[in-house]
Amino acid sequence: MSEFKRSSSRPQVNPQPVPKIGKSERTRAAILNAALDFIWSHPFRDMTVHSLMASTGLSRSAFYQYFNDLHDLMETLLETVRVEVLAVTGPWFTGVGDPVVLLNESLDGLVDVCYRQGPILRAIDDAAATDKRIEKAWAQFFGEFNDAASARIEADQGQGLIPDFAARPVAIALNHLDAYTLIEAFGRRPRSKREPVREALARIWISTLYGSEWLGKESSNLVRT
Amino acid sequence: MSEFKRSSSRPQVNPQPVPKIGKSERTRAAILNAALDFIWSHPFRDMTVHSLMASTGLSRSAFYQYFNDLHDLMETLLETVRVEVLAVTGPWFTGVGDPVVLLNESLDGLVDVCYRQGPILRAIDDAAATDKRIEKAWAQFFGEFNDAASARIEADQGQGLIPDFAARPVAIALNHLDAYTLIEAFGRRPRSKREPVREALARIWISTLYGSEWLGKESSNLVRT
DNA sequence: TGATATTCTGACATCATGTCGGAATTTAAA
DNA sequence: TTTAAATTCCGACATGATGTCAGAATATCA
Repeated sequence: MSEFKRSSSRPQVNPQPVPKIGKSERTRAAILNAALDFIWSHPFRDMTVHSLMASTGLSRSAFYQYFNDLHDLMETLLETVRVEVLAVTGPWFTGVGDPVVLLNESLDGLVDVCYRQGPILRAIDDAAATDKRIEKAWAQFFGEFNDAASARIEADQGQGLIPDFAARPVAIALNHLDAYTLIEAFGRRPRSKREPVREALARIWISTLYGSEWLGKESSNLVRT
Repeated sequence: MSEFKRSSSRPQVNPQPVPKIGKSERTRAAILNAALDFIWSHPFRDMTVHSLMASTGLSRSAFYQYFNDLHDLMETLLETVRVEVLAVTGPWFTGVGDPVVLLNESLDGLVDVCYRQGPILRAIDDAAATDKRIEKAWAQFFGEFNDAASARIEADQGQGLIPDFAARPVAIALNHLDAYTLIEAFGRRPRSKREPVREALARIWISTLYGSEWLGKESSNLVRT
C-alpha cells in the first residue's frame, strides 16, 4: 500500500544485469532491494511482508517463494554485512607490522563500513530481539570477532606489547563497545559525524591495550610524538 | 495456558502486605510479578498478554485495566531499574574524593545491580526494538548517563586529571560499553561470573580516562602500587 | 504453436491485539 | 445483615499480521 521513497545512495543487491539469469534470482534481488529501501527509511519493527511487497508490485504471498519469513531475509542481509566487516577489520586481526597502526586501520575501515551500512546493522540488531534464529546468527557474528580479538590480544601480550590481563572479557567488552556505539551513531538518520566516533573508539582501544602514549599513531610513521 | 516456573530469588514488586491497600494495587503488583517471573525464564519476544495473565488466574482482558499494553508494563519496569542504577552510580558522577576510587565504586555497584536485574535490562532492550515509546524512554535513560559522564570527564579534565579530548563521544561510547557488555553477560541465564566482567570494564574505563597506572586502585588506600 | 515448468495470486486458517458492554464481585453505607 | 454503588473482571468482537495451498497466470523451450 504505502509507497516508501527510494533513498539515494545506498548499497544495492547485485542485479547481475547483463548475463542470462533466472527470473527467480532477479525477483529475489528486487525483494532484497525493497528491504534495504525500507530499512533505510523506517525502523525494522514497521516492516511487514505486506509493506515490503507493496513496493515491488508483487503480491504478498509471492514473498514466501523467496524467503521463509522476514527473519530469513534479515539473515541474508547479515551475511552480506558480515563478510564486509570481516574483510575490513582484517589488518589488526591478522596483519603484521606495528599493531597500533593496524588497529587504527581496522577501526577506520570498521567506522566506514558501519557508516554505510548503519541502518542495516541496526535492523539486524532489532530483528535479533524478535527472532531466535537471527539472535543466534548475530551471536555467532560477535563470536567470530571475540575469538579474533582475544587471539590478537594474547599474541601481543606474548610479545610484551600489551599488559597481562584476561584477554577474552576485555575483547568481548571492546567489541560490544564498537558494535553498539556504531549502531547508535550510524543506525538511524541523521547519522552522526564519523570523525568524533572514530576518535573515541580509537582512544578507548589504544589506551586500553597499548597505552595512551600511542594515541594518534595513524600512519606507519615510526617517529613517536 | 502454559505455567512457567517461579524462579527463586529475584526482586519482587513491593506488595505492601499489611496496610490497607486497594485490590487494584495488589492485582497490578501481581501482574508485574508475573512479568518478572516470565522475563526471568523466557525471552521478551515470547511474552504475550495471554501467557502473562495465565499465571495470575485472571483473564487476558483484565490486563488492560492496569496497563495499556506490554510496552507500558515494560516502561514501569524500566523506571524501577533506572532509579536503582542512578543511585548506585552516584559516587563517580557526583562524589568528591579520588576519582579513580569513586569510579571503581560506581562500577562495582553497577555490575552488582546489573547482575541482579540482568534479565530485566535485557527484556527492556529487546522491547525497545519493538516499540517507539520504550525506545524513547531507553534513549532518555542513556541520555542521563551520557550527560553525567560527560560532565564528570570535563570536570576532571579541568583539573588536569584526564587528558584533553572531546568528552561526549567518549562518554557515550563508554556507556554503551557498560550497558551492552552487562546485558550480554547477565541478561540471560546462565549468567557470566561477575568478577571478570567487572575487571574488564574497570580496566577499560580507567585506562581510557585516568591512565593505566591507576589500575587496581580499589580502596582509598593512598599508596600507589 | 503447444506442452511443461516456473512464478504468482486469492482465499483460508491461525494467532495476538485492544475494545466494549455487561456480569460478577467488592466495598461501604444503612 | 441487607442493599446499593463502585470497582473489578470477563466473553465476544473487530482488526491486522502471519504462513499455506490449490490453482491461475506466465514464462520457457521444444
